[in-house]
Amino acid sequence: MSQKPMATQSTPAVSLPRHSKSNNPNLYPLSPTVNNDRYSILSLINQCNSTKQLKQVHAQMLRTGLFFDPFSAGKLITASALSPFSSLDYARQVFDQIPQPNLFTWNTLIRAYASSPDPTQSILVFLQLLHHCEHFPDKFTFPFVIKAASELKAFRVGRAFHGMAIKGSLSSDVYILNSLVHFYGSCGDLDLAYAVFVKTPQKDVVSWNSMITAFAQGGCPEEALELFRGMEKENVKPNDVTMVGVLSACTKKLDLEFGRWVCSYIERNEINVNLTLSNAMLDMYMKCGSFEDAKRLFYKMQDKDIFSWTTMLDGYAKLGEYDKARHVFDAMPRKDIAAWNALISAFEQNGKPKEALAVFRELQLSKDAKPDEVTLVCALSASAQLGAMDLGRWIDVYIKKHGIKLNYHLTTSLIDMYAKCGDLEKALEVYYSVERKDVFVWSATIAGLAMHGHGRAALDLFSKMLEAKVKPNAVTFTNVLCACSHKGLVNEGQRLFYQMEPVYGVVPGEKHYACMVDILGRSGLLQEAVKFIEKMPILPTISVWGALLGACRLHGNIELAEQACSRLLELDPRNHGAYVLLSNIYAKTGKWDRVSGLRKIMRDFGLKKEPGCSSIEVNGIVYEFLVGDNSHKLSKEIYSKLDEIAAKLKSVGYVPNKSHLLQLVEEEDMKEQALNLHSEKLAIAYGLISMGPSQPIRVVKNLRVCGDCHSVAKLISGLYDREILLRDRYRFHHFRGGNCSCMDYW
DNA sequence: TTAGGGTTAG
Repeated sequence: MSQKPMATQSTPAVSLPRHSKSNNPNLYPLSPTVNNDRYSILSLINQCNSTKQLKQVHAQMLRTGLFFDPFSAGKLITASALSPFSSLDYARQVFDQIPQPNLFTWNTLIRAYASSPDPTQSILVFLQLLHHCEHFPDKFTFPFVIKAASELKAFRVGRAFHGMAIKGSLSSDVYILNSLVHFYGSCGDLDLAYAVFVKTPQKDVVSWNSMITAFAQGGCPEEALELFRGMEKENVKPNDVTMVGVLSACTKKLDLEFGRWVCSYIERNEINVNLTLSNAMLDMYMKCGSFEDAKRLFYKMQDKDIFSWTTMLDGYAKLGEYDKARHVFDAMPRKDIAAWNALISAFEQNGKPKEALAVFRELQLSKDAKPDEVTLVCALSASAQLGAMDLGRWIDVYIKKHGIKLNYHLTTSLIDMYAKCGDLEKALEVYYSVERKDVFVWSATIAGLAMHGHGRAALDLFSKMLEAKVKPNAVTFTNVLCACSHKGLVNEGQRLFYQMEPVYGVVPGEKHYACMVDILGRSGLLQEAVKFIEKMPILPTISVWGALLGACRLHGNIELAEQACSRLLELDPRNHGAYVLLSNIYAKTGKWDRVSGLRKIMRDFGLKKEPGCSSIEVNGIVYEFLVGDNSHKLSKEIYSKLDEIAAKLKSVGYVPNKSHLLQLVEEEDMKEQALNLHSEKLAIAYGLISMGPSQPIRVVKNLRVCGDCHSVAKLISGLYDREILLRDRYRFHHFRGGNCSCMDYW
């Protein structure tokens, strides 16, 4: 950063004096010829449409000495910093050559930097101005520099500017006040924004717009709409920007009816519909669920920009219409990273991690855009879902190599990825590396400990979080209760549950109730679980009945299981999981007639058990195995390994658990189960033949692990002296030396 | 003698 005044060394030698001798500081003493040239050169600046032309004029100005006339230099700076072909670097060079820039010139540079990709420069130039300019910043300076603070969400910096504006007696300027409303709004301090707004003596349309937008963006759409009505009462005519803010509020409220009314209001009041407003309408229709309106508008729009395209793409993707989303994506004239992210995140958030990662790989090969934080969060989450640790690790390295700053979101995703891929140590390493942790970072780590069966450690971490004065949220409590449930910590679970609302102000939701039913039911307190459900202030959901049903399976309570199952099916008649669970309970207790009865019902309804699938990552490639799968190219070796395992198990006296063998509903499953070919066994066998002896075998199963496979995995870990990490739908099982970390409580 | 504030995806 250069200091003012300087850089005159780079100025070509000119014979004119450098300091004004005139009484008017804005007027430089010019020779009559130069004075004549001035107007022609200044009009030349206005005609420039490239930096090259501007440089020619610049040279001419240096030759004639006109460059040292502050007014003319100001014109040159404006053209170089703000014109459509502007180059801020060049503007900066020009600025550094000006011996004594006037306030206008300073303001122009501050203004240009404020809306540049690097708004910090704006604030740095402002600080230089304070040091080097003889004038105090004026009513023009503050709006620009406050804008820079808004862009950076630099609350304390912006507050200081507010203070300086007051000291400079500028605090009644409506431009400054409007900037401040926007600034406080973008820092999320709606109270301060509103305080400035009400104190604005002569509000104009921008004052109202700033406040409406602040409310809409700040999670208070009701207030935004209320203010819009207030604006009408005060007879302030709304403009296109107002309507963008109002539509944004409708979108946040998911209020299609009001949104439609706003669109007709725009038409009735002949408000100028520019591209931004069209996009806001498009976004509203899409998010409020009127896809047809959105489509109609999109195809009617003459101009479309990247926002319009991305909104459509996102809409299709969120509806699960992946082909159409892809079609829009391919048709986009330009694809920025947001477009890629829309496609990747749609797959990632709809349980299609493989598809998400395929698009991620495509992005890496294309030259269109570079992954940003959002992309990496999605890719990490997809890796976590798949248990693809090699890819997850690669992303971690990518982040470090590209110097991408870890925000809370990325940190949370990294912790989650390592935990879900089975490397709890690494997850904790990331956790310890973060100096300041937000509630999501804490919660993700608690969840990691919980899913690995470290219930006590999870609760200890929860206490540490409270000591660090971080307020737990609903997610934290789900994770903490989950930790209690995996470890059978009934008393702790109950204590925390009943503290949620009175102590922490978190109203228990359906997930928390389901966790509590799980905690009580799993530990055998089935009657307590039923009483708990009866006393629930909200209607018991599918997951609540599912938890009770699961507990009944564990404790073989048929009567209660039937009740839970029928309540669950009332809510979701096509829930195949409920049928399978109930059928397993019947099988376990030998009620074969009922098993076949259920099987018939399922067939009549066209319900199929979700096929079990286990995956394992070897050398960065994720392999999936279904029951009795023989599609792998090493299938032969896998099956001979299984034979070898079976022989070894037999030699140590292992007898397959018949009840597990006969639990399954479908005939094909029965056949394959009899052959001992569950997907998790296939994946483990493949791990044994393809990975080095020191490498732990990490397997991810989409369903709950089967009881027989659990026993077999324990034995394998002892017989082969191998560490096996098996993640099922609910938790991790660490098999080592013939034991499992879950201590058979699962 | 130059000008300024508020605008929709992820």
